[in-house]
Amino acid sequence: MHPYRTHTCGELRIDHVSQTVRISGWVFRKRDHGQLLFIDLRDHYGLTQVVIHPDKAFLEDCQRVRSESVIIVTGKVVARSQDTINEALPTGRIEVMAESVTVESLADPLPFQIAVEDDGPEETRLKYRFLDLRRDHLHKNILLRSQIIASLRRRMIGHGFTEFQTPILTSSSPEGARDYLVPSRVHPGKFYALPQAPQQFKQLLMVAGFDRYFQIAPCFRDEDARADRSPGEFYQLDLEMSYVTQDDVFAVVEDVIHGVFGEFSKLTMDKPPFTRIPYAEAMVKYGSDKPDLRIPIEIRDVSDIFRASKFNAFRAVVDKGGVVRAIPVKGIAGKSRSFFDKLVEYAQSLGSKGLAYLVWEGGVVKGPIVKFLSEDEIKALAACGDMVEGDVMFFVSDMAGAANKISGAIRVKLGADLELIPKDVFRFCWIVDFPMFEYDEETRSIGFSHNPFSMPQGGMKALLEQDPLTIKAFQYDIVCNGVELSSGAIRNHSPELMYKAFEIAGYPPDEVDKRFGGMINAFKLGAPPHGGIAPGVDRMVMLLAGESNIREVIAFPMNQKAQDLMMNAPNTVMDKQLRELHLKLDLPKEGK
RNA sequence: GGGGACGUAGCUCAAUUGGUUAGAGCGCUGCCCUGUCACGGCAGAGGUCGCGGGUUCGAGCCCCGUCGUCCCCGCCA
Repeated sequence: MHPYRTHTCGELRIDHVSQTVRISGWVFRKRDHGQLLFIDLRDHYGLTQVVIHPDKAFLEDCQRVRSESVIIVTGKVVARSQDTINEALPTGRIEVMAESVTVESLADPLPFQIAVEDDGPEETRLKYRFLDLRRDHLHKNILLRSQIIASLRRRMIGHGFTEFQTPILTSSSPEGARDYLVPSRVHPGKFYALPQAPQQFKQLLMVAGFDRYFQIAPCFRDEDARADRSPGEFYQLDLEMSYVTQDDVFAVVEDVIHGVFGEFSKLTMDKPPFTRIPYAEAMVKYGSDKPDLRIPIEIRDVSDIFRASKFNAFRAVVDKGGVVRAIPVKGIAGKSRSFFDKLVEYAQSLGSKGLAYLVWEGGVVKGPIVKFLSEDEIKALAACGDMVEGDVMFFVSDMAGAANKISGAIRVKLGADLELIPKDVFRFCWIVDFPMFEYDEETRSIGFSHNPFSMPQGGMKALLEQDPLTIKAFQYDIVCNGVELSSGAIRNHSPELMYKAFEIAGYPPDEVDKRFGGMINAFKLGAPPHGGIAPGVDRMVMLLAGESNIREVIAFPMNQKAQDLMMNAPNTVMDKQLRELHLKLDLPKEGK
């Protein structure tokens, strides 16, 4: 007989009855009747009830053994009597009558209970992650993650893609996020960087003629965390295709994403082709480039109505080149004063000067700003938002960027607070036509708004003749339920176009050669048109697992401050290691 | 870097308006219990009320500071 098990804890059924078996696992629950002891033995596969009768010498040992100890049980499978069958368990029609028990690993009292889900402060859960992972909920999430990744691989290979590995130790790039740096021992003063994404490598694989690349790619970015963004590292389904248009990329991604979501979720979901929303439209209508289409509220631009208005606060903003945005909401006129007050407070916390609103109630229009508005203006606003009795229209006025952000956040908050978000649906969309360049207030200069390697729409003609801020790129995002799954682009594979685009963004040719020489040189030696995208794996799993926090789908996540509380990373190193790496520390003063 | 919420037993939480010895459930320890499946019963241990300072006759509760965790803004092409 195998030293540990002949069967798993999820395996035994009524047709195993009368067999002598051996199972191993963790003591999940004990029910001690003094002369009779039940142990629910748990392993990865399930739960089996072990019964220990009073004539057994090991009864006392088993009574003493604490939860989560590992034991090996040998015994006979017996059918449970009709009145003791547990229909809730797949193994509930049988039990194992113990004939011998070995305590393999005794557990101390635990910092939190395994049998109680969603229990324990996150700090402790992270420190004892291996315990948290024993709990059914997290255990299932991590399994789901594995299954999703297997399915993604299968689907990508089915579409003719080849999986590659690309370097983890690579060079720092000036664009994008902060890099994680790795000092070189062999080259004093020089550093590797961990890849923010395998962007250049995948493009070089296209130049190398592999046609279709994919990778479940680890990406490293030294930026602060969010609920849907784990600090430090995350995974992307990175893909790139040669000789394709934007539509070709969309077709593949829609098939893979819709397929995988359909495979792992029963929720209803948009069918391909997914709605395509130009960036500019999304920013006005939803105040976001990752709109949650489940929320049935659409923001309107009403700047023109206030352009000649007597309401100075708004007119002045419009005069300065700002905008007024209206958020029409159905049937909430009856909400309490504090509902509106809290919303105003929320708007202010986002940096808004205030939050005006009009209420259509009792056949009249009320609200703090109604006295400043003419009848025609109110009529125009009503028409614009299809306002009827019981409706409310909120107003945000600011420069376009801030107004978008604030109105978008209010739209999302209203959706959540008013419970307007259906929980049983996945709404997908593409955001297309991202601007190629944007004005950076901080540096007072023009920079790339997204990926510098994107192909500008209109090509060289656009770069030469158009106001850079009006040039769009073949740059796109795929969004699901307000979560940005991914950014992608048709790439710029022409050296001339590349130099020109970088010139507009303030990089002279020799700088481009220095930073991106590898890729530019490649493009001078025969480069196929190509494009791709990189959906975030963690976020997909999060959506499919129904989690709102990304740590719930990562086996060993770091906390918000990018610390691994279990492994104690980051940590100091020995002086010898520093010396070998030619590093001297220059630490901030103690205490603040 | 900024804003918000939270911090009471190992865990989840309670503690009236500032008022006696800070409570309950789970877990833990001991005892009882032969059909439970969140078994049940009895008893017990366990607390720097995150930390420091202040106000007060008196602080878990009020004030100031600080630390920690999470959420958000900035940041993340």
